[in-house]
Amino acid sequence: MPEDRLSTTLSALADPTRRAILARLSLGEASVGELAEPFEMSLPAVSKHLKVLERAGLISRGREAQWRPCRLEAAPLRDVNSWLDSYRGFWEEKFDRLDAYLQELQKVDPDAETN
Amino acid sequence: MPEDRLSTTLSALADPTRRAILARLSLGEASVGELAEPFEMSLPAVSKHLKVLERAGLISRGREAQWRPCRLEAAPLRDVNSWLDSYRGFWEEKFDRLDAYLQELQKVDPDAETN
DNA sequence: TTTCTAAAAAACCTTTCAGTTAAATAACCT
DNA sequence: AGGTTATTTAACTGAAAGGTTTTTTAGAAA
Repeated sequence: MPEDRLSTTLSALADPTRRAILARLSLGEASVGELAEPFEMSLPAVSKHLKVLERAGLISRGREAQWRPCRLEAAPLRDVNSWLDSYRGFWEEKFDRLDAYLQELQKVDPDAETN
Repeated sequence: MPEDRLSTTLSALADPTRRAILARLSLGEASVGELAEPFEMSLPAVSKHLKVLERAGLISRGREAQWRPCRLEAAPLRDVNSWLDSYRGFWEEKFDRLDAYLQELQKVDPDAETN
């Protein structure tokens, strides 16, 4: 199973704990212990989540004494965005149709739904 | 386990088969059989993938005789985009830094890497 | 050297996931 | 009714995910 990069990235992102970790890292580097602190799970569990994020390239790690500071990496997020971009037209069009529909409703019956 | 919506959406997207199905649907409605055709897996397997996409709200299904046409739904993709948006600044900044660095390299040694 | 702290690895368990084949539904077509 | 077509459901399997506790590793500090 040669799992493709985008799948690896998306499945890494499909976990609230991991997304919370990324959110924390968007504020700056942090050690494993610091990252684990807000969660009720064990430290090894957090360590595993970090490994998943690292395999996906979403974070990288340094070495500083006995700490291994983590930092957010931009590339995979940019890749998700590029993939998503090909659907942007689609959802914008949907939005436009909805908008037009609502405008049409107003024209036909200006007082409807105006509570 | 009250799985949150974004996690459900992302894990639905974290599969190449399911993304291929969405790509096909971005071209227009299709039946289960039509969607299954390009894949080497069994029809029930595709049916399961569709169920995952449906649970995530990424597709919806109609009824037309013995066919159940699927169509792409925009909302969850828009939601992923919104979430991603909060990181956009981050990766753009990274890109800018890289760009600045490359410009700096050129200034210092205009002939370097110009093969 | 011993001891403390930060983190990772190992071993294990339970649940979920992605696929299979075989059987059941449902709607159409004689 | 009986048969064909489209799709879902059921029952099963193997592998991966996400957690646990216990054991190692690695460096700092004594």
